[in-house]
Amino acid sequence: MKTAPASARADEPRWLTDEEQRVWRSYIDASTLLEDHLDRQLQRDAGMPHIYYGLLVQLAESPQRRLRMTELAMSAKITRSRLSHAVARLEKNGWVRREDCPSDKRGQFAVLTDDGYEVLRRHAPGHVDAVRQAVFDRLSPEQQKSLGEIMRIIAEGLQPSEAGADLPWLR
Amino acid sequence: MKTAPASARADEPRWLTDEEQRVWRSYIDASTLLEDHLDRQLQRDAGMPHIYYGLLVQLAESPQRRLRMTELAMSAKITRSRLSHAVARLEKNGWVRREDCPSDKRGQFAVLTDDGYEVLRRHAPGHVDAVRQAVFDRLSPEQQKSLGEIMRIIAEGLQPSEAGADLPWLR
DNA sequence: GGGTAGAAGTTGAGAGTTCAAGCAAGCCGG
DNA sequence: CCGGCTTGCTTGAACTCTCAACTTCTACCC
Repeated sequence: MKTAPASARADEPRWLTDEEQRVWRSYIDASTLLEDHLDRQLQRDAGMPHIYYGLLVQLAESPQRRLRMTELAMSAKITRSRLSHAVARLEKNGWVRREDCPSDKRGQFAVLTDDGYEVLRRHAPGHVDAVRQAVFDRLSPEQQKSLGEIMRIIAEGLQPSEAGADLPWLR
Repeated sequence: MKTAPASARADEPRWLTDEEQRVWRSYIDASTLLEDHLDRQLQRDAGMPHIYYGLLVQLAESPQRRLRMTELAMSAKITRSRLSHAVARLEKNGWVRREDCPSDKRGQFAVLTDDGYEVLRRHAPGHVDAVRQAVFDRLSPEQQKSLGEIMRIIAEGLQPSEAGADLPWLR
């Protein structure tokens, strides 16, 4: 029953070596624990999950404290749908407000409100502490640098579209 | 109103430096994209999210292809509640079965069924490919080693309980 | 101008996660 | 052997996320 290979994969799958498996398991464990830890910390202190907090931060850093929905979704690396739901919730909290885009009637801005800014101001120190304690305080400067490089590489590889991706004929 | 400091934090919050912020942002971006990518890959190919797949793998690697609920939850770094829901779903798929523990009537084993094993066997190659393409193929051997060490450190720091944690009087 | 493909954003249903509460069984001091 | 503490696991409700429509508007083409 092997006359016609069912998939395009060449032959034997390239399994992970034992060492690769250990690395991968460490990654899964750490990222699961870390996400959980930060979600809990922010949910408890600021009343929202980590990703929502990240949205407020992005807005706070943007000119006029506002961003088009699609831009915000891209910079947070989430789908527009997910963002739509998230902004709806943040709007209910009074931390974000929607505004129509004058130049494109389909467009919406998500705007950080004063209340939203205030929440951020109040809870940023606690969150920074949590990140420090979980990550930076435990790593040497070399490890921090290394982590940055590694994660940048991985993110680049997965980015749905990045500089030049709209020019596919250049490879 | 500052006679009694409300928290244990000394005074000024220690903000992240610009470089630390870049590292952290890279981490958030990469881990968000990667989780998403693997969830989608496994949902599409195997019909379950990444974490469920991980549960099946843990069971497959365990003696008798079975594990007590609490042990499985700990090794997957999730809460018992979450595991309970997850196993309920996997049971509906026929990939896992529950069995009573004879020595402790409160206890339950989660047992990987033959169907569950088969699903794993069929989809492991595709998943390994996805992990390779997203991570290992992009990193040098030194970076892989480094990633393993860094993630091990972070996981250690967040582990709710680890070797010696049941001896708190030793610090 | 009218047709149409694509982009921006939303929606609803179903699946997954969290949190607090709950039940049953084991553990133990008296 | 009984009362209370703890452990193992489950449950339901509220919340979040995904996926596939769907609406509205823009851009392009002729």
